[in-house]
Amino acid sequence: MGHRAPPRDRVTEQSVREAALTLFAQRGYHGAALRDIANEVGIRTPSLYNHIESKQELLRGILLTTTEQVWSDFETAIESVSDVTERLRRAVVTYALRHAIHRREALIVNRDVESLDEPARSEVMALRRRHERAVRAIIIEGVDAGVFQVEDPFVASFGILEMCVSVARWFDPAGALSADQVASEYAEFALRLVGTR
Amino acid sequence: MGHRAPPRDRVTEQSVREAALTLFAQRGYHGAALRDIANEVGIRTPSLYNHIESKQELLRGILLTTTEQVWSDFETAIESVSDVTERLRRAVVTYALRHAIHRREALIVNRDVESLDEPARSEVMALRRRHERAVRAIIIEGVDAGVFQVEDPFVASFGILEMCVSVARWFDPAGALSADQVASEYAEFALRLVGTR
DNA sequence: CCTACCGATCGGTAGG
DNA sequence: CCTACCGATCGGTAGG
Repeated sequence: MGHRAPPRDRVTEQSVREAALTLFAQRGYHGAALRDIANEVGIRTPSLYNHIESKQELLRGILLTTTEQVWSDFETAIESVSDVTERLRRAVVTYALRHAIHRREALIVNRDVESLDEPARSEVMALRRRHERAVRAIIIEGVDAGVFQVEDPFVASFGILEMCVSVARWFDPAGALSADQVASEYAEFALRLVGTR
Repeated sequence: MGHRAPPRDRVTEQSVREAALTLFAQRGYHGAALRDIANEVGIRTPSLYNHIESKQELLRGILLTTTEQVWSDFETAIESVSDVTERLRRAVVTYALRHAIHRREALIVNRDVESLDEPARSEVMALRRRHERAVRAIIIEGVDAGVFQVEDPFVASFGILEMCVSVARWFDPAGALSADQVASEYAEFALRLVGTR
């Protein structure tokens, strides 16, 4: 505890970012010290600066990369799919799957976005809002087509999206269910939630 | 910014805890300094100790009180209700309503429980698990009775509960929807999710 | 990659 | 309720 790890593997930018990911997810940005990250990879704090710019830049890298991938995954998942139910199903499978597979990134995005300095914070929040609106647009499309029945697409979209987000909080990759199984169950939940089936 | 507030009202234990609630929710336990809390109520840091024991005790008070109330609210909500669908409906209304009304407390519970020292952390987590299991038991009861259709009660219980938790992240008390409206919409979502309706 | 060290800030205490 | 101050720790730099 608190001690330096043996210099197991070669220290690289990648291994530093990996350690930061784990520690930020575990203790939060403010709760994880650079010293802890250095210990984790087996070097002293100042040596981290051979691999990274600053603690803030570590956070920025994680949050920007993650939210950009959420958006591009979404676009890929629904492109050239016209059926609105299938669009929603794919959007939910993709989003839930991401939160099962990239649990640490998801936890950090949802916990530490307020620790991110401007202008990156606004970029991250704009990307998230774009995704939210796009999912909401699918729900509205389904309601207009008479396929979905929801009282308020705003509430329904948050219900569905935040349900997916929280997969990161309970999913256990060593557990009985695979990420794919959980994602498809969540898609089923979402379709029931909007009144299909 | 960062300056001391004018000594508006009398400083009391209650006003200190109120300021801590707001700041912990905004910035997280590690991100909020006692100095910020002192500034918020218009005194110097050492004077806080006339009202509280320590920063850690502030966190403990928030988390223990909140999780105890979650459990007692749940018990009150479902006692003497025999119909399983109605039991689930009440459990969800109660839990969602709490997360709309006590948003700050909910955010802190879900973000900073790992910053809580033992033995309080284990107490909080035990109380949460008890609530989770009780809600899961309702779902299993409904499945056994043939009223609910869910593939996996474990996944369904997390889907429902975490959906409610996240109300704290988006609900706006000044928005178009009241806490009661959101809570009853969420109850409808939950009942659809388990395959009724 | 290291040691040595920086100013700033942290939670908290002494003493009134 | 305050000022004065504590040791510890923070992110980060200098210089090799």
